[in-house]
Amino acid sequence: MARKSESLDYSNIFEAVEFPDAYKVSYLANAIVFPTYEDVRKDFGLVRAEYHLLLCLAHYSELTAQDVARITRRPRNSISRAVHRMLDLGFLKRVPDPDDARQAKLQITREGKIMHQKISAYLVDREAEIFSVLSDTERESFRELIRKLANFASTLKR
Amino acid sequence: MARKSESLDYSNIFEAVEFPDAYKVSYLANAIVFPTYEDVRKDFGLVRAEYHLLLCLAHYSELTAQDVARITRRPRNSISRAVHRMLDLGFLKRVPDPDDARQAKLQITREGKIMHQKISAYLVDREAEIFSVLSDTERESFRELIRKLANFASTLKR
DNA sequence: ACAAATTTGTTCTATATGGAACAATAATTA
DNA sequence: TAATTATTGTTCCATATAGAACAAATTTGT
Repeated sequence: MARKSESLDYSNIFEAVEFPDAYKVSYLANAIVFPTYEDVRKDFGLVRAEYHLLLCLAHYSELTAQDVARITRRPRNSISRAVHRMLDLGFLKRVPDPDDARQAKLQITREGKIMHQKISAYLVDREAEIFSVLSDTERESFRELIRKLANFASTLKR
Repeated sequence: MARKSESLDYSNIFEAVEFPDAYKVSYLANAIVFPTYEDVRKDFGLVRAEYHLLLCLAHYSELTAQDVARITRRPRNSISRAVHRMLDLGFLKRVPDPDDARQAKLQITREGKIMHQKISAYLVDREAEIFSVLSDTERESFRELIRKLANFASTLKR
């Protein structure tokens, strides 16, 4: 006899749920985004906020911790914790801002850049895998639409 | 003088990042999906796994804890913990499976349904808000594309 | 039929995480 | 200028979470 639960079609809920589009975004987050953060943690030893620091500072030459919190929409204390660990690991350096004693400017180090490139390469592969299910034109459409959604999300108050 | 950081365009990174599409999905997760779980926790007192139980059992009349773990792609122990709390809260009932003593069938109670409807109403509003930035045809495109991606994600091994 | 492997649900443990409160500094307003 | 308000980064604390290991039951393979 076949396992009883084998017959269950788990994807029914994708259409049955009251908020099908948001649900699927959430599902992708659960099925892909968060497992990917887990992979980065396991394979590279950096937690989410730590990797976010690398990512941001690989693309902006100088940011405060607060900037990174805003860019990534993470809580400041998570970023603060992550800054200390990344300094210890030698992936970041920090210089106090002479114009504002409250804050400090963060920069990525050479080692940090190398780590960023390694993690990026992994994430690029993962992106390719996930989006392989779309054709080129579909992918282009998706890119346009997700851009609109992300830009809109970035305007929402926190 | 304007705040120094005010001039920073935080959305640059959307295009600069090496995996722009995946990044934006992740950003939406961080900016919207997870804050939404937070809202549900604050406003309704249920954590993610607890709400997932409600959601699944509102759409399937009978599931095991393992089924829910699979449907939502959450770890079994999170679901297990959530089951006990939801039983205590009276939102679920559980009947041992006479054919398989390892497992038990879960069902949503009347109270659970009411709670589900309240939370759903909130999430439906939130979905509408987020997708208001897309036109009707864009929304239709997005629905098609996210469906493909979610269906593909559901085939990935865990 | 019997041993090995798998499945379910659980507990234990370690850690990631976010909220609240705080001190120091800077900006605003009166 | 003085007083109030806002901002930055931090620590403390409570909690959500995932992995590992486990016992009990079932299924698989020989």
